Amino acid sequence: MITEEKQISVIIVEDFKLTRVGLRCALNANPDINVVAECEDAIEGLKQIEKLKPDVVLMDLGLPVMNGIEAMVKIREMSSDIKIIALTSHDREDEVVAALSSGANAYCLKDINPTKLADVIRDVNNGVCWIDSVVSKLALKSIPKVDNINLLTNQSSEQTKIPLTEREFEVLKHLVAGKSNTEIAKELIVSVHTAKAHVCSILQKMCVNDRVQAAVKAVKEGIV
Amino acid sequence: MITEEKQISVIIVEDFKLTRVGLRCALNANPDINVVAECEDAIEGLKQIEKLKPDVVLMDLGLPVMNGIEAMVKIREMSSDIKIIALTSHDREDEVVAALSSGANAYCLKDINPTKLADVIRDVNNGVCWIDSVVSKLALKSIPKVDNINLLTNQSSEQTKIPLTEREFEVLKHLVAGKSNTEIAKELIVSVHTAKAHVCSILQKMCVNDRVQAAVKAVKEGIV
DNA sequence: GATAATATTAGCCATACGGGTAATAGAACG
DNA sequence: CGTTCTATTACCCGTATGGCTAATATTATC
Repeated sequence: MITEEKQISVIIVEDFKLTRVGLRCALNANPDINVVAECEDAIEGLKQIEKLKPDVVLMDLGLPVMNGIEAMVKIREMSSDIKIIALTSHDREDEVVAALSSGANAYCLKDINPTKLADVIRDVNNGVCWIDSVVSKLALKSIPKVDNINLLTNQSSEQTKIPLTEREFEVLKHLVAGKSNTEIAKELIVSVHTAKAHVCSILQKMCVNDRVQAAVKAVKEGIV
Repeated sequence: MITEEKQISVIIVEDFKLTRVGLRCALNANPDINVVAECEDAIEGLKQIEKLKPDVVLMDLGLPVMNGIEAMVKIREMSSDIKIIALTSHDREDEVVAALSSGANAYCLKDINPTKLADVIRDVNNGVCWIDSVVSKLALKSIPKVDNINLLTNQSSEQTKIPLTEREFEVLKHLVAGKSNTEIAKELIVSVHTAKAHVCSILQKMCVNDRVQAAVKAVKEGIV
């Protein structure tokens, strides 16, 4: 545990008041965890999350109006750093996969032991992916099978891996976000010439002719 | 934690003797964990696993002769109950995905804190899926995107669905393929003006400013 | 300390792009 | 029959893009 000195700020998004109160009480019993807000729906949740920038969000999936999965997508659009723990009472396979593919870092069932939940919050805050025992098989099953034989035995991955520098990687992220060279330059506080130069090397390294192809390739290969 | 009274039996499969000893010492300091065997290669490991039926296997991935991933596949053939923790010193993406898709229940880097490793062993023994912070993003990324909109929701899908005409859809496909307006025009056997007109309406309907954003959105939402 | 890689800046230039407006023709709907 | 939607074509214009070469500063590596 690295962050022992700093409190982990948590926002709870959950429509049942009783559960909400229960969660807060259970969590605030931990000196290193601080529940900074509770929201009864996703709209309010998104507002609070944007405002308070919590470390961790406890997100119920079965919310009215906007469901938790939609909300998670929106959270991910505003930040990739905020950790999201999907909380649910059921174990539907599609929901598990959808939650994890939509940005959840962890998946807990609501019958989790409060002490354990605190542990999970600490783990997830450190970047760990944690999936409840009841649904872990479902999650692991959804990971695509790869040709194991080729792994670790040769260098096939090095061929497909694109050796972008850190700076180029930054530029690529902006490029995928649809930014123009001028906008990229502004964001990185460099001249347009520099941004252009980076884009050029990205195009060459990725073996594509223009930024559209680069963006599509980056998204498809999950480089972003 | 349910299994407090019963010891968790663990087998270590790891080629470096020093690491092996270190692991055993660290783990045996926990009264609820019992290292029942240590093996320096996968062949020996499989024998011991078959014989001793451990609760948890700590499997190094970079083993000589038979690598850890192949070994995990074989373990899974003999039992789906034995929990496997993949241990490795590197964070190659293909390795992470391969390990998890081949039967690993958890993925740890070797620089893990021994206390934490014991926690993970307990979690994994209970069925939890645990993935190290360094590679959790890679693992989550490999989970296939699903159409979140249709999940648990009712009406929002109509709002996000983009009403492109057939012709516009054709153009969009070419656009995502990285074609320029001129190229699109050629392929569809129309003038460049027409292609441009279609692209313009696509941009408007998709509420984006340029073709890069359109392409990225199309790929991400699986419109292509 | 020399060499190599990376990041930064710059200018030139042909082409591509996107916005705007607008005209024409065919199909669909009532 | 008229309206609406779509597909098509066309023009102008300002800006963006990508290829090219090239210089400098910083950092890493040997």
